[in-house]
Amino acid sequence: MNIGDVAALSGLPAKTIRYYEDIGLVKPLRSTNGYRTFRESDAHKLAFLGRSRALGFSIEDCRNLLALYEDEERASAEVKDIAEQHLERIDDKIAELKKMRAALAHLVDACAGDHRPDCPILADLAINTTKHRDEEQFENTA
Amino acid sequence: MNIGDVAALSGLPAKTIRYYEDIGLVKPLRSTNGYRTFRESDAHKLAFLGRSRALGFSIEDCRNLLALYEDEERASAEVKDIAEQHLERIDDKIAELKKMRAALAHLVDACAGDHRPDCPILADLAINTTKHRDEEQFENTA
DNA sequence: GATAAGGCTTCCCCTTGCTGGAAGGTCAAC
DNA sequence: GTTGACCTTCCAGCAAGGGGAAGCCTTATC
Repeated sequence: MNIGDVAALSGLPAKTIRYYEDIGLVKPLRSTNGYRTFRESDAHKLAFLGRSRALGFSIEDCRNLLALYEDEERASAEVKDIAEQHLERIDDKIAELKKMRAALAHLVDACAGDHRPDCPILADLAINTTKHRDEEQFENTA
Repeated sequence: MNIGDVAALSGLPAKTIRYYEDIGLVKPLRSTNGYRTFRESDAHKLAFLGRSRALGFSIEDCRNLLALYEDEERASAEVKDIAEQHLERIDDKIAELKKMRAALAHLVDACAGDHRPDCPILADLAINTTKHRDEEQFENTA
């Protein structure tokens, strides 16, 4: 099948599929007119990649997972290891976002959000900065 | 002061500060030897930017926040609006990561992680392809 | 004065994972 | 024979900088 067919099947944009070929994740055949020709196995791989990416795995993780997927002799421990590391990265990211969220939510709550200029959000972002004290300062040339 | 000094003060790498000048966030002077010369106000802006970025605001958000910060006539509502939109994006991201996390944790738990090749993680990643191929299974597993 | 260390400059490429567009070849239909 | 939908390649670019080269500038020490 052509790239449009496999794009529809896998749910991936054609551009993405070409990119995946570029970086060696899939290796479709070529027909005489130069068009890529995808086998069933290619379609499976692409769907596999789509699912892996949807779980947030990096391209390199996907490459490794795909290799394990195709290796009938793999040890499930190898797969689990990749997944656990990814899980950890996700947890780190969630923790970081939650910290941001907490700080930001606090500021948003404190801000009146009206026509007046007083704003605790800006005040917090400006902590340690002496406001506009330097406006009249002469140039400190080196 | 030179870029190294303001880098130490603001906690931002010199590279980042040059980049911020490139995109017009700060406009340091130049001394005769070609070195950038930062005023107090530049240092304040950079610290402001560092804190805004630490809260996850995009560069464009930062640009707008900085403009509001310098505008004595601003309405706090404008600031709050930017912050609230950002809060929403953070929440979306957290929700997405949590969904990933849940799916992944479930798979990791199900995987023995031993020397055997049987792996529920790979099985799941391959599910859409196999489903499409042989089993037209009902995926309505609640 | 010479030299070495460190700071500063610009320049361009690299990253991640694609996405868009231009310029053009191919194919099926009318 | 001419649309129009596909397909091809290559080039550019996004966020938000990071790395490192090649080359000035400054300061300290001998």
